[in-house]
Amino acid sequence: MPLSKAHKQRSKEKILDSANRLFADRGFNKVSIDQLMQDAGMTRGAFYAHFKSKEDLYSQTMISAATKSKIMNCDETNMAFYKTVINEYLDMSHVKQNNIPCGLAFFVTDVANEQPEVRKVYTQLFKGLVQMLTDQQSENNKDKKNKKIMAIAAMMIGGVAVSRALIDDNAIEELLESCRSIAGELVGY
Amino acid sequence: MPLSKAHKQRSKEKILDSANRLFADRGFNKVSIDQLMQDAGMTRGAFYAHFKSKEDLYSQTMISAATKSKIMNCDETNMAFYKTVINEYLDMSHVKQNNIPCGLAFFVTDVANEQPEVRKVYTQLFKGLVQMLTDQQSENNKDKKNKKIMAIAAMMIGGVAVSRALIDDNAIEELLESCRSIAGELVGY
DNA sequence: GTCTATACCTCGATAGAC
DNA sequence: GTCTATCGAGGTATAGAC
Repeated sequence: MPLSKAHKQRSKEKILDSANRLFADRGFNKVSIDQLMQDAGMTRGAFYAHFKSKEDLYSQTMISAATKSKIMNCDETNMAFYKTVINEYLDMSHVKQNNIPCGLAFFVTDVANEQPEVRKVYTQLFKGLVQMLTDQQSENNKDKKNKKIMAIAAMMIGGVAVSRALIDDNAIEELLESCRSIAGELVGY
Repeated sequence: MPLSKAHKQRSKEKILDSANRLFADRGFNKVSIDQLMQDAGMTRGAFYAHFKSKEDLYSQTMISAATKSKIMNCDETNMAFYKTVINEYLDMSHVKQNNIPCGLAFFVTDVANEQPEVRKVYTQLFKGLVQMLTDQQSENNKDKKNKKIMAIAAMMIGGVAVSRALIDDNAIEELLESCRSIAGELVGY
């Protein structure tokens, strides 16, 4: 038996991973705590040893996903950075995936209908994405470029979110390709 | 007492209007049929005289909203059309409004988590928006412009959807202004 | 920390009176 | 068409044993 503190942390990670997958697949409101804990290999009562409420879980799940996401850990720079981020984000495999997807796109409406605490977290994560995109830009004409960055962020999130609502795979591919193409053009490659 | 057919139609319209407002405010899953019918001035039992299930209501609500929306009834042409649509859509009053907003933005995640029938309706409405934007473009270089149109649609929907999740009004204004500015640039005014 | 058991509530949907 | 009454299912959260 490991130290109880490490044990607890591992249990919590398992819950968060399950939450990410199930929330991405069904949305916040269609996953019960019972289903979540079964998926994580525990029972319902244990949930409250880690989270004070389901709403608390929403916040922590989004934070956990953001720190693990591929896009937040891209180690390229300049144009290669933009190219990689844009192409991997606006991709069918991201849309269809429910493992650790981008919560900004997958949970956008769910968050809008939640309490301020959850929306604060979303706001922080969105600002983090914008900051990350901003960091790679060159120095000249920053004001104009900041507008482009924000518009690209909206396009990326919107492109993925809409794709997930569409039922026609051809339409999804066309939408994603359009967003990739125009986003690349805006960023200048 | 009016003809029962007209009476029924008026009741249904009231239910659909309430549904639009409440769904926009709270999301599909946080509005019960009981609350909906109370808002519409009827009781729960009457619901099933108009809709075969709650899922059926989702579809009909989105269709009803689309036909009534300002954006779908814009009677301007060419650049004036784009200017009006982009500026009115990507506006704080649209984000904060919950009267008859654009379901493509307000319900995007809710729809993604619903059954195929609802997603089919969403897909049709999205294609309708794209078609409407396409109709106003000039003839030359259509292929490139189609990509722009789809990217703009994603940016508009994403911009509004993300804005609704953010809790910081300054950030929302900055995001909306960025999207308006870049969308206008893409469309060429 | 995790388990079982349970309190208490709200949901979607149906049945039958008017 | 709309009402009231009610069913069965499933929700969050808590209490207490281990």
